[in-house]
Amino acid sequence: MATISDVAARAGVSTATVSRTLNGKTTVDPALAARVLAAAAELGYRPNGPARNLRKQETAVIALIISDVENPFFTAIARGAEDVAHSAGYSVVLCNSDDNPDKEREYIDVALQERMAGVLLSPSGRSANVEPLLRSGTPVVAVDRPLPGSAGDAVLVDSRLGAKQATAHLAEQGYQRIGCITGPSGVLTADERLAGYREGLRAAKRSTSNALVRRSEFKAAGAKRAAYSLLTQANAPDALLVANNAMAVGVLETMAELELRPGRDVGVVVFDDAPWTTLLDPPLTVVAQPAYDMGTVAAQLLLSRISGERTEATTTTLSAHLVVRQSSSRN
Amino acid sequence: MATISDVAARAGVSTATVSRTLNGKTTVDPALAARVLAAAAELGYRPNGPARNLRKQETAVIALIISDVENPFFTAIARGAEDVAHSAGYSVVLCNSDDNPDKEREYIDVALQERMAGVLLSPSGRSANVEPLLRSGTPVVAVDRPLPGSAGDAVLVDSRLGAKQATAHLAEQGYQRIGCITGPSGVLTADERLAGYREGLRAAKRSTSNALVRRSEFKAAGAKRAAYSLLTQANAPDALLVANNAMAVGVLETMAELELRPGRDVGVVVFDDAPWTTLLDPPLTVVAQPAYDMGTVAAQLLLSRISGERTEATTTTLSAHLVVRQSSSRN
DNA sequence: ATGAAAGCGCTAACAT
DNA sequence: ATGTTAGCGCTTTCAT
Repeated sequence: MATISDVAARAGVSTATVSRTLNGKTTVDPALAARVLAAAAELGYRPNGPARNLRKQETAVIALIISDVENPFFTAIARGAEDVAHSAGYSVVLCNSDDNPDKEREYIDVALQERMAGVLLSPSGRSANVEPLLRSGTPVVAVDRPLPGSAGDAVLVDSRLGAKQATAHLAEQGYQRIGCITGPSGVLTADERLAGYREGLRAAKRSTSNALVRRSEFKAAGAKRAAYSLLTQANAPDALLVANNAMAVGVLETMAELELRPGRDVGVVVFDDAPWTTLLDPPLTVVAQPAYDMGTVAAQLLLSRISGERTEATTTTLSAHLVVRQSSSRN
Repeated sequence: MATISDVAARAGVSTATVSRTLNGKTTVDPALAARVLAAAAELGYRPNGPARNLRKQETAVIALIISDVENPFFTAIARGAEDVAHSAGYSVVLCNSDDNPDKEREYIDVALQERMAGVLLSPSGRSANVEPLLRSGTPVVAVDRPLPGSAGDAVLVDSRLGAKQATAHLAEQGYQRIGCITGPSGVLTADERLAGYREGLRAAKRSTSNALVRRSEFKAAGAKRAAYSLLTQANAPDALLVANNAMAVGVLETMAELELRPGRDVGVVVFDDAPWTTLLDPPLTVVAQPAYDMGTVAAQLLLSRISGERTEATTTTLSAHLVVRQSSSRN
């Protein structure tokens, strides 16, 4: 593959001139420039990225470290981030941490080694994995969950408020014993949704018993078991707030097995909208999160940090909104 | 950030010794090695990726160019590819081409510039974008759709057979006028599914009229319109084969609006399984594609090419399988 | 406006 | 077994 020297030789100029014409920093004599362009085209020249990166001490690559792209919520974030990055000339490296601090650390190491320009991170937990990043001065912006130390930029959604509104809505619809299935303790979004649920309960003067709460992984299988345990106990809930979309699948499976109809028998509100939620009978009431926007906003923020913006750390909180459909009403 | 010379100085050895201990190519005196490791740790040394890449003339990065990660089929491919790549020490750069040849070309350019080790590509169309890749000797493996020139490695699924079986199944269930909603002409998977549908029709001696076929983008909106046009015409179909999951959403929306119940009124089989297909009433009969496996197989193949394996081009065809549920039977 | 040359940080001959 | 040294291909002073 042709190098800059090949192009220079062919055009009868120095490598410096080639570099200048191709990068357009300084002005170059039009005649020479034309020769350079022609030579480059003839040779099919493509600048060597690694060489340029080494010389410039910077790369146009960012890492996106999320728990799992197969979760539609993160998929949308990924898409948003990639769109913004791409149009700014950056590439994004996809990293699935599975909420495993060790994997997270591995990916952070890679980002550091490759001198990536920045990282978009949905932190797996309280661990101090991020510290090396910060120490190296690599810009980081947290998505969905804040950085453990809580300093630094973050793009979050107010899921506590979303949960509160959802719970209040359920109460308003006449449900009396509202339960909640949320994620693991320590995962901020899980805890926030639970907190919002409790706030909603208090505001609506409904009973707030731990017997109505279950935790599991943010996955269908765990939620399915949790729903079963909740719905078959004495004094079972007559409504459920479910903390994410994958969990909803499990919960609805259990309900089908128990022949409990959403809405009529057990009111249901779930986090995250999805195309298929309207196809169910009854259609699902959801708390929709602006996932794609989180991706774009986070990427924009990261890019501005990369380009040296030095204002103080910001945390942008987008709002979730309740989309009322029929799974949260009795008829 | 510390360089290899800093480490060498601190350990009182040459940079070559540092490089050797850290990469473990040749054996190094244990005493020296210990000093090197200590020095590296104290300085928080991390090898400079771009420098190493430049020197070695290779990178541990592959590009994954797909039409859209938000499509769950591609999401699963992405996840599979990333898992394999990661455990082999490679990173994957996510590229959404939106089936747009121009974007595809941009991403291929980036891959070339950055001297990525290989590319996993789901080609957007017939265009000759791939040619530069091939010319540069960059390993490429096609996923889901073969490379336009049809040479080269590919990991596909036999969606023609899947479509044929699905159609035959529908016929067996007693449906008479079986229709098909597929993707744009020229997109191989769309054409193959249509071909399989026709084969199935012929095998079952059912009428095979173009009036029962519609094409649209592989998206919900287009499919929704297509379904409407199909189902409201004279001699409307009494069953439908739908070529992907996103389209299924549109089709089912139309059916709901027209108060047509899947199975009883119009038999339905759709491509791609998804967690929610069992939650519908009736549960959807699907042609399940092994998307995650396609990702892993393709990545493995790519990695073997990268490491210099020079056997002839292979095309691996995985099979789709029909999962019969209730949307394809009358009762 | 252009060229010569240094050097980014690393690995791999080559020499010892 | 270890050190010396030459580059990988590029950008960017520094001269001219």
